Amino acid sequence: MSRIVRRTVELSDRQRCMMDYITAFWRDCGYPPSIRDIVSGCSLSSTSVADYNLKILERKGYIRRHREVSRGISLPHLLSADHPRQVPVIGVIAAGQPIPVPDSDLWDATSGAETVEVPDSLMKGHSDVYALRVKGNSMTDALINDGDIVLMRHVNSVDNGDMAAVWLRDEKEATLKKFYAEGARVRLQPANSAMQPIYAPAENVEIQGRVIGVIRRIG
Amino acid sequence: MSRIVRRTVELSDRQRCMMDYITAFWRDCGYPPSIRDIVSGCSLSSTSVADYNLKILERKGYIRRHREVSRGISLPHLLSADHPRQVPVIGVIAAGQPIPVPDSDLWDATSGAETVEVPDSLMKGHSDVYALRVKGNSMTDALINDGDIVLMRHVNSVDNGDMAAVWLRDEKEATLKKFYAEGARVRLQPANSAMQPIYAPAENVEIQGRVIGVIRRIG
DNA sequence: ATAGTTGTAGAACAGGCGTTCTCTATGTCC
DNA sequence: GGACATAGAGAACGCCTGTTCTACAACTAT
Repeated sequence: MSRIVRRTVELSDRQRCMMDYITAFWRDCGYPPSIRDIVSGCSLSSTSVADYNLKILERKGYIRRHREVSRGISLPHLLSADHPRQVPVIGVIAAGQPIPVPDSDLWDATSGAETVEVPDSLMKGHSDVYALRVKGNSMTDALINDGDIVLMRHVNSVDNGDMAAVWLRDEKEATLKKFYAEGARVRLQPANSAMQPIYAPAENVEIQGRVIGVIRRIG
Repeated sequence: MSRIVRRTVELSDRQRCMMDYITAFWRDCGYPPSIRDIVSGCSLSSTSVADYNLKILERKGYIRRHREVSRGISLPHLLSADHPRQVPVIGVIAAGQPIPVPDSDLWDATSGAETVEVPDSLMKGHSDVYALRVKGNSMTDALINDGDIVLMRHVNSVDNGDMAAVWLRDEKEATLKKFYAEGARVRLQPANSAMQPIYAPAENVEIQGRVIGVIRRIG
């Protein structure tokens, strides 16, 4: 007769407490707890109890342990989801005002510049990403609102159809448009299909960067 | 005579190597490296060299160290930024189609539903947040594009001026508009000021949720 | 009752790991 | 040259920490 195997992923009170403690410790300290940290944090009586239950937590997939390594406890869901990238907001884009070009040495972690937290799904592994805050309503034809954050990649050239931040030399104006090279001239197509495109001579447009995302906070 | 103090935040090659190694180690292993890990990873000759440069890295704000704690190295920018919340994408919003109401028990971490990673700055600590994927171009008057992710809070009532997802009973249509109660009728104002508002009797509109953010991925 | 499983206790071991002390080499400023 | 700050090398100390071994109680199946 076959036996019914309880294949539970439920946790005992003690294991739940340990998971909570590990998560909290990580959040508060920035590094994993040792077994003895867990012992005192969860009022356990012995390191062997902690080890015993940690083995169970690992078997159930709640944690990952690394043998013979002090504090070798990692949380898979923090590991798999890439950490959010802090992206610098290096300036403001608005009609009639220039965009400061990102100085690659200035906007690292230590710089005091404002940053926004960006989901990795928007970054796709690229590191040369910066952000601009949109001022004014001049971008509504690109479905971009006052106060939005636009995510940019610093590129020198773009493909046809890419949304890009372009600087119009003569007009001294920056705008976000879809870019199409058409021989000697450039067609700048608003994202909103109801709007008409702008045409400009190629030497009048300067690519500032390619738009890879928009983040809008409301209320 | 006063001395000119070089207050540099620049790193030597060795320190840059160590930062890169620490970051990579963390990403790969899920826990911090020990000093001796860094020694071998960066081909240093002694633990004292690692310690010496780690002290500098801490003084410059690149890392945080915790005394007498093994692997007590944490990265401030990973610590300060709250971990991104995984928000469930519970459905699609498009003209002429209903929005499924979020079932609070279904969309926790264990549910297999699609989720998006959302910066905490958009959530502001709220937990009753879900997301909808926008299908079609019917929302362009709200500056929302096909494929965008709209972040919603599950509320039963909204204040005047809030952007909300509203369900129009008679028209059997969902749309995103600014909401204004005007006596027995409701004015639904597109976010785009160039567009005209819609008026509807109050009993014909049903609040599905309040929009708190928009995320758009491009290219 | 006996054997097996699960959960808990306590202690000891051995290597991991941060710290620190001494020594050396290289510049810089006067 | 001499004083001083910076940077690195090597080794030793001693606590930290994961692991493991033994023992014990409670429960279950046969």
